Amino acid sequence: MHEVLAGAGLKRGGARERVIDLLAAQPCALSATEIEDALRATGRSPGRASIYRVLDLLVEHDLAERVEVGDGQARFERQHPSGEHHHHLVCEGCGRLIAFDDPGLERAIGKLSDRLGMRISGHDILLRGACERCA
Amino acid sequence: MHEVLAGAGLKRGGARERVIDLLAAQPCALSATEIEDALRATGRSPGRASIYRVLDLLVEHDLAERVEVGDGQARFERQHPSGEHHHHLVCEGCGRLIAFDDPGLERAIGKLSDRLGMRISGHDILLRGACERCA
DNA sequence: GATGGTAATGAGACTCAATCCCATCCTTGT
DNA sequence: ACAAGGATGGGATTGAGTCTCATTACCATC
Repeated sequence: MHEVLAGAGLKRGGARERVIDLLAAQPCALSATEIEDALRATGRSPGRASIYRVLDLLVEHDLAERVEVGDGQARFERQHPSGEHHHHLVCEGCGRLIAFDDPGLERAIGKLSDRLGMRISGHDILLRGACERCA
Repeated sequence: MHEVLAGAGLKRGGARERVIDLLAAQPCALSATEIEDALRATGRSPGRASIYRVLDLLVEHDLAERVEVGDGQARFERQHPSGEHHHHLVCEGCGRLIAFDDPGLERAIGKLSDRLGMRISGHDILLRGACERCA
């Protein structure tokens, strides 16, 4: 990830480094606050402003994806370079986020895009339900 | 809409009356703040707390739908009694919300629900793109 | 039409994620 | 090593949404 940013003419910096490394090691999306807490626990949390700056930067360069669950705070997740993306299911019982992908859904959106005759540049899909633990 | 709430054993009240009437007259989703401003312009805005209470109540009774566009504020839209629901496309140019529905998409989600083997109780879909004006 | 139990309302304090500002520090090309 | 400009951090600020609680309005009942 660092290389992509360097290629865009950006300088390195400790805050960016730490946020990126943390995000790269996560199995699932983290909120800015969770990132701040996790980094504070290591002893060196960047300023809040830097965290948000880094996250915006990553989203801009398609290195991370913003996931909004409707609880009033944005979560961020590493975006895999392969380009394939996935969506999330929020468990209404425990709040857990579960990732999934579905070609059928993507196909349906492709067709829909044609039908509407509008250029669609992206889509967010969020399912609500019960995870196996809570069902 | 009033009848449904009355049937649920709720009493009437001026605040509810005004929020419901405003929402029923809207072509598109409004945020709580927009509702407050619009009502204040008429000279009698309910308290903020009442507005949020009424909106929650409407959503609970399926009389309104919460739409989140990712700008950090929820919007609310009258839900038609027929039960059919629609989704939204946000224009990245002007921010306009455009409603659409698509059976293919609903079908894809139904199949997906089967494949995942989880009970899915709802879904939010948001497309991003350019509206005809902005394209 | 008066009464009382209960829901509805409103004002404002409060929470908390996110943004803004700006002085200072650090990276990088030369 | 140096300077220019991007990166950083702390702290103040914003703004949507929540909470509390005293007061008011609704309505079934008498």
